[in-house]
Amino acid sequence: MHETSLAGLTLRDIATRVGMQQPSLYAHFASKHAIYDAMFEQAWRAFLDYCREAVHDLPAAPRERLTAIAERYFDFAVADLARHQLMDVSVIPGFHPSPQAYAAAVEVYGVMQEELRGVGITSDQDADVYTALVSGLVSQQLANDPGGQRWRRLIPRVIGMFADDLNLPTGHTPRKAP
Amino acid sequence: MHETSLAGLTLRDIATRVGMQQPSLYAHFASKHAIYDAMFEQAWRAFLDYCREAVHDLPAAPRERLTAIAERYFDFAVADLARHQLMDVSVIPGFHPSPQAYAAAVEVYGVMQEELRGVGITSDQDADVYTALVSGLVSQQLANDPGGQRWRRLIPRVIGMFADDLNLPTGHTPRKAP
DNA sequence: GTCTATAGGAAGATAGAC
DNA sequence: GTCTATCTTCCTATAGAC
Repeated sequence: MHETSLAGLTLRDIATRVGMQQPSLYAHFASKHAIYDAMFEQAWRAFLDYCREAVHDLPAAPRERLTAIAERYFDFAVADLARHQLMDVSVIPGFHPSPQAYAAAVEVYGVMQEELRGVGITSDQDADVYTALVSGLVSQQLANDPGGQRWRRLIPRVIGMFADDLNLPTGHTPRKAP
Repeated sequence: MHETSLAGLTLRDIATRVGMQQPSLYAHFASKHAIYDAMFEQAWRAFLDYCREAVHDLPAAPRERLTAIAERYFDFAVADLARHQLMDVSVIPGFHPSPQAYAAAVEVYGVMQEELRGVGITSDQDADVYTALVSGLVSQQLANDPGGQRWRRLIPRVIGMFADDLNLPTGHTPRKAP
């Protein structure tokens, strides 16, 4: 899927990729939407694993920790445009994830909330701001500089702004004195 | 287009909408991609007009001005998911805008830059941050609360963070004292 | 479970009358 | 410029042998 675009994905593409003929897919999935649904859930579970596997190596200082999380989030999203579209943008004409698949996304949200609580961010609003900041950098990166680093480099700066706004403690002096 | 999704749009849909039969479209456009191209350009030109028509009524104070611009930007993007996908997300399998159509998007970028210079923001990096902030709110709004206001309400807060980071002057006292 | 064969439909594009 | 009719291609999905 990674190579063609998400909307242009066909069952023959998938079947070829896994070394099958196209009708054989129906022995495993009831419909094309069911395949999208499985991919949706798999993508979110992969993200969950990706988050969890990093959790031990993250810096302890809140500001640096938030930055590291943002960078991981960013890298995962930017690594695969089609996957990102499947997870976060509704581009498939009639597709809505099943409750089971959606549960994986909700679980990620819970992990993220917990992680944010760990650095002292408890309000939903603050969590919303944090996710919006990172997803903005992601969408600009994908839209305007795919494959580049132009927006990725802004992550420390943007998270720094956010941390300043919340008066989070830091090991460094702030970027700009008041 | 507004009602169906962008990727599911067919020539028959378009023709029906404008009261024609599908083949008649070929008297006006060479291909389906040519129609996408025209829509792409039209959307960006519409945004350009939408920006310019507001420019006289914007607040003069930098912080409030940035917020007002962000809210306009946000409202335009959120008003039509399919249009937003056409303008900012690559969802059409083989579609890349022609240089002529793309010029409209570049023109918008110029207007935006000029407007930012007007409030004292001259570096490309700062402009990148500003657009990332707004586009992040847009994508979260569309993905997680379509039709709602949950992320729109965060605009003053987020722009305030940005303005604080740049030490932009304001009419108000800052949200949080250091 | 996998295959070949094919149904059944919808898409983009073309031909040619008016 | 618009129409009807149709071409060609490609899709999802099903049937049925092995």
